[in-house]
Amino acid sequence: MDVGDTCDTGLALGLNYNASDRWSDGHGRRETIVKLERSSSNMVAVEPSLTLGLSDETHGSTKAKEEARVARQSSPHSTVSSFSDGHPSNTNKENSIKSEEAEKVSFRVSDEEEEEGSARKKLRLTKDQSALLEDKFKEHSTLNPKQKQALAKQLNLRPRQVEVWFQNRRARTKLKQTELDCEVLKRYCETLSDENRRLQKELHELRALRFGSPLYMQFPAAALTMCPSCKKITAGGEGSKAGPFVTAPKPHSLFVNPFAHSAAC
DNA sequence: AAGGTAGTCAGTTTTACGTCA
DNA sequence: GTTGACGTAAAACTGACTACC
Repeated sequence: MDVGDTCDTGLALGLNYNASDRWSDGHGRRETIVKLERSSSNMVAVEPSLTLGLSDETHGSTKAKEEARVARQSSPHSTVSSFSDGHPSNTNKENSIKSEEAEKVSFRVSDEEEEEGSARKKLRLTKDQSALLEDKFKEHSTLNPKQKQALAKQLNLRPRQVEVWFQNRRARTKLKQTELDCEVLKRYCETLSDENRRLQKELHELRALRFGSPLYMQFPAAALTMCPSCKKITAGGEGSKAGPFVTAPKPHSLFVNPFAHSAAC
């Protein structure tokens, strides 16, 4: 068993998402949605690395650039023309939109109408739009139709755009979590490698120590076995349950599998 | 049971934008 | 200063799947 063996132990990268019933659509339909956050506190821990929108830090955009970008969005096909006056209303955030109003929302164009006869145009969300979407996402990672309508109206977007944004946002969250899990597994694999090297060395030393010792005659090397889980070296074979030649067991707490505990011992 | 509808997801494509030579 | 190639982020699309009626 070498270091390579240690890493090739069938470790599987797994994501444990809990399905939960977040909302009902009012028709009695049970909506099982993927709960992206394993826990609310964990979610918070993940959040800082998730950046959406065009922050100055990540994109180096200046206010002027942002304004220019917003201005470009005010093309006739833009769906955010109301934001192009340089006053993307923060008051929108404070608007409480009643569901009845949301049902009456009429958008300038429908999805079909807009797509008709024109190449698809990609919208760039403004900072305010992104911020509000982020806020809503923190509250709920999915939206019911009324929430979607209301948010779309609040943002002056089409419901479909809000829906797509939430889909993509959930996907990015999941991807980020997968990357984090991958990092944890990498570190765990490195720890296993180190521990394996240390144990190999220790075993080598013990064997060298045994050589010339009366105990060596008592336990031929082939009769010694090492438990893969607790690292105890015992005399193998029948009737060896209380073998006298035992190394100091390694404290398990030093060596915590982040995903599972071995039941070998 | 079969068909329709609506919602989500994974995977992919397309587009906008920043960087750099 | 500008231009074009390139890479990346994210908006949008597609098809599969599932639950419900």
